[in-house]
Amino acid sequence: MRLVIARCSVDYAGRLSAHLAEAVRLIMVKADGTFLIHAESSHRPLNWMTAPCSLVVVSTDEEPDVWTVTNKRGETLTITMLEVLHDSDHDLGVDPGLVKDGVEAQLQELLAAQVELLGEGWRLVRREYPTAIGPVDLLCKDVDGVSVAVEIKRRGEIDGVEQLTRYLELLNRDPLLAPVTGIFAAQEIKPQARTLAEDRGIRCVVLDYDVMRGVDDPDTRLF
Amino acid sequence: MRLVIARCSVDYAGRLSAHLAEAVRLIMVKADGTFLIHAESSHRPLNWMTAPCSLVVVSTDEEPDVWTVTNKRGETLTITMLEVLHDSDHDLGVDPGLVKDGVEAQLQELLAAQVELLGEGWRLVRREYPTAIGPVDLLCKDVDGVSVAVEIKRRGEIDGVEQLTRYLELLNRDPLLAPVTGIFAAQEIKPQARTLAEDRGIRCVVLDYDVMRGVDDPDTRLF
DNA sequence: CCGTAAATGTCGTCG
DNA sequence: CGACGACGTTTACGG
Repeated sequence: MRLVIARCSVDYAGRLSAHLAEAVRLIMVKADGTFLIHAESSHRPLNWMTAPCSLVVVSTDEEPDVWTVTNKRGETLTITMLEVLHDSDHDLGVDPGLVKDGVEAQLQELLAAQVELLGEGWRLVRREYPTAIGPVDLLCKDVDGVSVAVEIKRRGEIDGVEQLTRYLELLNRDPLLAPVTGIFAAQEIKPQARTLAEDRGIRCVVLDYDVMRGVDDPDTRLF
Repeated sequence: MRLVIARCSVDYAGRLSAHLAEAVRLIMVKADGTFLIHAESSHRPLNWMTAPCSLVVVSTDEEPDVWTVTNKRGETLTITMLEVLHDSDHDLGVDPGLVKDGVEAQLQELLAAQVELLGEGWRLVRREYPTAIGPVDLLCKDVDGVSVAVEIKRRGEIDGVEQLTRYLELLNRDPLLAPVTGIFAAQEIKPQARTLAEDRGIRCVVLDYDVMRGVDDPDTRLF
């Protein structure tokens, strides 16, 4: 990874046009070819170019160096290097990568294995039940054999209710399934989302990740 | 901006749990307090903490230094500094900021000036036509005087169809306007969005930015 | 490679 | 502070 601190101006031309006036910034060049330009504030880079892309440096006696980074879509990032204040290179090696815990995929997996949390005698028909506009997280049948579509979110917001509503509309057109009711299940459900869901006859269920994981985890099981 | 290259392990506990095994990484500490941890690939940091947040360093003779970064939501980023390979500080000053020349606003402007692209004899009632839940991009009348609400996007996805649907529902409650039909106009329309729109009786129109600009641009005009 | 949904999304603006 | 929409969203996953 190459780290350059330089007084520079930057232009991006691609999906939009953007210009950065002359100032001191960090230019990060990663081993995979990614370019990032950072200032002293904000989480996000001011400008960037994702790999794969190619760098052309134009260097003359009189003019400042100009770096032109181009990708396959024809987008360009042009960096005019007015003054280089620092330039160092570091070999970081390959990163073992991030291990995540608590994302939606795990919630779905856990709930699929414990649909009885939703109701006594319920059973899972399938995960990722397909519809014309995309898969429903879970399709279940309650104890009376009535179909229930379940949308699972980590954070339950209004978009998720809309998503489930679309699925329900489609599923209810299938005479073999109809009537299909809905459950909106999330670790946290925003009041506005709950209001909308209940207004549409969709039941809201708050999931306790630790409890669900505990039931599935032999180490913490009590019996 | 402080740049540290170090062999480290990292844990994040907050909206989810994430763990990074021991490896060499860049730790960037910005003047505003933002922390970013980068590896040799990917545009995005492996881990981060956005300002405002506070840093506590625990340093002992025997154990490696541990940096604990905490924000107001109680999320924590814990960096165990096993070996520091580089540590430098740079004063970048305040950045003049990014100047963007966007596309979306121009699309609305261009289509407003060329509503006849939507249909022969159509006319514009107004841009940003107000409703209780926000303004509709364009309100037009077709050649028969029937109202049409137009939602414009650069990329037409399902959210945009939902947005237009909500507007249409409200506009159709106004007896002076009803019936109001809808047009979903975008440079690119995703199949799923098109399916949903057409299912709801909303017409989809793909906009050609270059052609629309050409008509308006005296330099490229043919007559 | 395209399409779809998730994200510690982030970042504005507006109540 | 929360809701909502835009973003050069980026990223992961499946067909």
